[in-house]
Amino acid sequence: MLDLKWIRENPDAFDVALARRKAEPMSEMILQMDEKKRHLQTELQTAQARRNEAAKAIGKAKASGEDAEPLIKEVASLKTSVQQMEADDRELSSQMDELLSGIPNILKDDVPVGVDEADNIEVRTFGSAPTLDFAPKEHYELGADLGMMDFETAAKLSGSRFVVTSGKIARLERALAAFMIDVHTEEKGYLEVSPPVIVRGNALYGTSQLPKFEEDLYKLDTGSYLIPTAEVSLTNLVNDTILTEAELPLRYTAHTLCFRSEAGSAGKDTAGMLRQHQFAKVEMVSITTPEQSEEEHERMTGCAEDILQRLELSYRVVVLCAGDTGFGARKTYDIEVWLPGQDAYREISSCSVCGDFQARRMKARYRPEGAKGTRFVHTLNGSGLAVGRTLIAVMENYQQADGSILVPEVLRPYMGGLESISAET
RNA sequence: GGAGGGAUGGCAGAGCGGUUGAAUGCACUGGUCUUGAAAACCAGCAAGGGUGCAAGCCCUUCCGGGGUUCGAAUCCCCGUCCCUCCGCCA
Repeated sequence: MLDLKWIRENPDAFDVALARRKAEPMSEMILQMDEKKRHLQTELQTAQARRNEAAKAIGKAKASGEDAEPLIKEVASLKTSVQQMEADDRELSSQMDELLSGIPNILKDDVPVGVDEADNIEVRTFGSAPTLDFAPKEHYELGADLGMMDFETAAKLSGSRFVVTSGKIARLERALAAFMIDVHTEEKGYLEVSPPVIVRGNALYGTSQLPKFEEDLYKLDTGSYLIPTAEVSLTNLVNDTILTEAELPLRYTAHTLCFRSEAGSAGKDTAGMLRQHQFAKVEMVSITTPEQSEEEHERMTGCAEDILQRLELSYRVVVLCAGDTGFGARKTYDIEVWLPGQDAYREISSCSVCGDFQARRMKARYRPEGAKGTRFVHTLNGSGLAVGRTLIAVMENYQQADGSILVPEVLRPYMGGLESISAET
């Protein structure tokens, strides 16, 4: 949600910002509506003030035995018009809210121009693709050959875009998640959280998945939803709270399942477990002051990268262009890991800074030290990392000519010392 | 599934028809005291919005909506959420 006051004061900047998102200018319409609302509000408040004044006078008149009848009549007549104006005011406010809640966040100035992922700009790279003296396989071939990855049975159980993993591959995924959480909590200062994966619409509104992207979500018949990312649960931890400056930044991490309907991605990445309806992800969320958020964004991205570096996986960081940046984000770094089987970089993490966009929706504020009042916090979220995709990356990068998979050094303690996964393990 | 209880300021918690935007405590801010700190004492301290250059003035808000009333945090109705007990169940 954008700040109406900011739009009012910077209508041209607002329209420019919309244009970067390929949206039509809206300032004129919004300002008109705002003008109308404020005019009504002023009128309403004048009437309310008079009503309050008269009501008090009635009390006094009655107490002193004077005739209160004319005042009572006046209040009665004011009452209907006040009620009407109140109703109009509510109507206008909810219209305004609806409109504002559908407008995407303002991009930061340094977000590159562009329409889709082809226009994203590489920021840095790490490592290099492993040199294999054989033709690398894709993860699902490797998994099937090991007998530890079964898409057919999953389809029978659950339909397309599901997988059943088993044995050491299942354990490898669990090991990855545990490793990531341990790094974030023990070295990076994140607090481990085990949150609900079922949330109310209100929480999804706060992080701006709702109202615009309901079709991407799984909705239960209780009216609640399965989370598409733990960003929802973690960020909403501060929903409707006023924090003190001293407690910021807050850093949360969680290992959860995520659920996405993948509406609109039919035919995309259908093979393997790259794009599933259900997947595990380790998420990072930071709640900061406005002054801290930019630096925190770099830091968070670094935390995600560190996981890949320790796994000795090659990756590159790209900054998303305007057209590819999500609705609620001001700026996003994607981390793309090298997949030998696909001969391509694929997204494995996405780290976004949202400014006060989500905070305003959630009413998440803090009291600045030495200043009056409250300010909205800034929120950030990033994957650290998508566990399923990390599993893919490990399998493809650590595959051997005989179809076995070496276990990365840092994961061995989590695998009971196992050094290699083969059909026999 | 059955039966009840509740939703008040950052937090806890009074108020149950009339200057109550709201007692009290904690937290927080400033001051006194102190070598410094703590303690103690004094004072201040809700949020959101309108208007104004500003100081200020005004409005709204005691979960949301509607009603009763000259007047509602307080009474009535509807909704949302939370909790307790019983039943069922992991």
